Amino acid sequence: MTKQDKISEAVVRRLPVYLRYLNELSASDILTVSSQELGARLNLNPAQIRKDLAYFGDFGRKGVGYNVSYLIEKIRQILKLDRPLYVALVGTGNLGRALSNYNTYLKDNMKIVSIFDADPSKVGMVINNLVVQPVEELAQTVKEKNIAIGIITVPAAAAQKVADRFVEAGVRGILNFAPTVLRTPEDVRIHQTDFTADLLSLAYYMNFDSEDTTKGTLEDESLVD
Amino acid sequence: MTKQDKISEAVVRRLPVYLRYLNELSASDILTVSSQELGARLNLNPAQIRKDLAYFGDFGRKGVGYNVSYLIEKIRQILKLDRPLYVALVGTGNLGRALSNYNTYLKDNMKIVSIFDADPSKVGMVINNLVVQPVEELAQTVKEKNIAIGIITVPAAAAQKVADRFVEAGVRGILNFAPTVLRTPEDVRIHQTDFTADLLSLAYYMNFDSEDTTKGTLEDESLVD
DNA sequence: TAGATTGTTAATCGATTAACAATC
DNA sequence: TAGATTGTTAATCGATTAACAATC
Repeated sequence: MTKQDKISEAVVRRLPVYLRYLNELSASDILTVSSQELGARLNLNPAQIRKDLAYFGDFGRKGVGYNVSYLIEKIRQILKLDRPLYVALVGTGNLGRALSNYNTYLKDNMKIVSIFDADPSKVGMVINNLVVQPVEELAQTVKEKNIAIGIITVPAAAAQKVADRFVEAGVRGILNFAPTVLRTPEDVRIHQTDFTADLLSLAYYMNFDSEDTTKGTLEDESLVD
Repeated sequence: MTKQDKISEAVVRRLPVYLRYLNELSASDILTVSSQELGARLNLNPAQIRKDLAYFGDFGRKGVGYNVSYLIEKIRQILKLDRPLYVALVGTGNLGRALSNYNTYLKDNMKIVSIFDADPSKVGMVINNLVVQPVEELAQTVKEKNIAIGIITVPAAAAQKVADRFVEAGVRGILNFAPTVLRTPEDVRIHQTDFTADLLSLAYYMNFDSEDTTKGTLEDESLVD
């Protein structure tokens, strides 16, 4: 009973989280899992998990739960990870190198197949078995290698230009790590990994004992279970 | 007219984005900006921006807009970035090193003051003027240096243990880059930077032209038990 | 069977957007 | 003043949660 209405972004964002934990369960030879158990581990409401999955099909068995490996297979199909997906990365700083080595995507058929940098002194370097190419070659390589996704790990000031190159080259999605809001046509999907914002917004929730009430005694009390 | 009700997470998450762009405007000597202009640049609804800001005070002037430097000052106060905030980082892989060098926080009074690693061969290394310490020293250092926030850039398998150490040491917030859902007490705030999920969920939106209509019908049949 | 758990509808909760009086 | 834009209320939209019949 697949209902391909409009699946909300929030739902799609949770699917990889489910997938990741299901893979762990599978590695531990656990065959079946209930929405209750998934929710407990992932801090999610079990009803939400059932509803999320039900958008895509009847994957569970009443009274039993979900078959782990079957659900893995299904989520991989839904996310379109059951077929090769080629990725290009621009920016060979520490972050770019970190991502190049992240092999998580590999087992999901997602593969970084090209790395670029604007800095001539970086071109020719080998990272993760890939020779760094000049960014000028981006468009041609994207087309040749049928690259669908671009990752941007360049400084904020350079990010929009790189995004423009990706769009021009025909990429369908961009994962942007640069701390800036990119402007792109509607049909190119942008996911922003904004850890600067994550970190700064964390500060908001830090209540400093010293200025709130008396002094630091609060903390000692509230810490213990 | 500050109303300190309950500010939603979504609102708090947008404040650093505003701040970032306001800083850019300030650097370009732009003195005033309207919610209209902000929204156009940041892909947000102007009404939303006005509402977000109005939670914290009357920062704008009718008919004029917002004074850029005044708004910067106010947002920094709201986010509690107007005072020093000390951060510790665990994990000296490429990602950890990338973050150590990210100096964005510095100008916001946020400062990484200690770096740890569980691997003895990494201990003693100097990264960004900081000597890498053994993770066993975490609790003591956190207390000594009054560290409020922990950043985790270790492999997923090791992340929970590090989180436990941070919690035990009295940290108030954690930014977790490891692709796993951490379990912590309610009073410790967790922000998850989940770029694996960002990337995998991006795949969902890639519609492959070649299979769009007729070919894909297989999938609908192969569903139930 | 009896107990467990799904899939789904209805109820609730929360966040975004539209609209406009106030006013600079 | 006339035009512009805020702050805020009301309307809309969307997402989460509760509840339960169906059924394994």
